[in-house]
Amino acid sequence: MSTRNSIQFAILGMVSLRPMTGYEIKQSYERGPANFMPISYGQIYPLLKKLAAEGLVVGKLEAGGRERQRYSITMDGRKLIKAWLTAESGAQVSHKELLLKLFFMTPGELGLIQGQMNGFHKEEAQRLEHYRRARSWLRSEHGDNSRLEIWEMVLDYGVGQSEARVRWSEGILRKMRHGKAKRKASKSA
Amino acid sequence: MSTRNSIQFAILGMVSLRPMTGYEIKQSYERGPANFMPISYGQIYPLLKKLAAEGLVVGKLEAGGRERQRYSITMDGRKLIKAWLTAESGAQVSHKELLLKLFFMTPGELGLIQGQMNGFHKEEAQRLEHYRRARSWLRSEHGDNSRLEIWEMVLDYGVGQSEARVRWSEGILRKMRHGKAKRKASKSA
DNA sequence: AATTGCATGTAAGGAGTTACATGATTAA
DNA sequence: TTAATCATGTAACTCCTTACATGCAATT
Repeated sequence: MSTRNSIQFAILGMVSLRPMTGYEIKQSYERGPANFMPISYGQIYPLLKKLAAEGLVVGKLEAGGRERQRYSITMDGRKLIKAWLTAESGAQVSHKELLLKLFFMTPGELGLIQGQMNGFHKEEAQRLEHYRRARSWLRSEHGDNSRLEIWEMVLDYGVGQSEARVRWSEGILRKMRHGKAKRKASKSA
Repeated sequence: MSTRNSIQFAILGMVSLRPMTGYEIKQSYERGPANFMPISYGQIYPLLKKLAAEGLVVGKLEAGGRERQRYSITMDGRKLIKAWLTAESGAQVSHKELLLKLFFMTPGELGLIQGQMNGFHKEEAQRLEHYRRARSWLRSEHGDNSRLEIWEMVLDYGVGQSEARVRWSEGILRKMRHGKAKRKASKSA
């Protein structure tokens, strides 16, 4: 069935910002703000060829001593990205895919992922609740276990990460509502 | 070369806490404080057999209508875990492996991963510095880009996660020093 | 002259998920 | 009796990393 995975959109998204070589795509992920997405040449080069074969990008061999393929996005490629941004497929997208979508959006499109961001927030809130229950279970069931202290340290890690994600997504959702209000206000003005 | 990976220690570690079936191992990771480690039956059952073949665990078929293999750790298995906890292999361990090690330690062994925890803290501090630089680069280079706002949101996610990890590891390191001081005090008392 | 960075790619293998297959036990 | 949970396992497949191979350009 070969469902198109995040990495293909990670590549497609980068060439949608500006025409890029495979090498530059890797640099962008390593050095830029999107460094949450590890990506290797072993994925990039074959996938660029695949995307080119499907007509989503076009490669152009650049002149000069060094061989260099610079890829640009096609209209079909842009359409596919737009569809991907919007798609709400029942299942909650992973945090990586959500960040990836966010990264390739224009501010005007932000509303497209409001539902997905809401889902993310909800899931993290549930995870926190899970941790809260796990902690009281641990304390009641293993109150005498010498390992309890350590297990709570492990739990603390998850809680810290999860709380940060909840705070972040709340901030984004606030901005989304704010943005909508602004657009409405300027429309009615 | 088949270097023994984290998942094998994830399994070995669980049976080191108490004899368990494959099913229980999965439950423990899903429902317990160590739910940072996703693990599937497709990994568990083959690896239990492999560990058994290597003499690190022993399986015992339990009586009763339902077939059920309960695995216990052997002396060799315990030795291997201890060696793994201690091992500092130049390269920084991933956060998952560090958490895994922590999870299977006794409070008395905590000192064994002090170096690795220090490395973790250092790496996260560097990551924060990387983000700080990425932000000022973005602002100077893309101050006029309408996507800047969005890219900073993506950056904020990473910063939030990283700050939480720095705080967590600082807390653990404090506890380690405290624990050492306590042991010293009780020794000299 | 040597090293580092730019640049592209393939092959092999390990890691991990998912779907499938099977069947007992227990609670509603 | 029906659904959920307990319980074990395999096969196929996707995903991804790593090692390898190659060679130019710029810097030291």
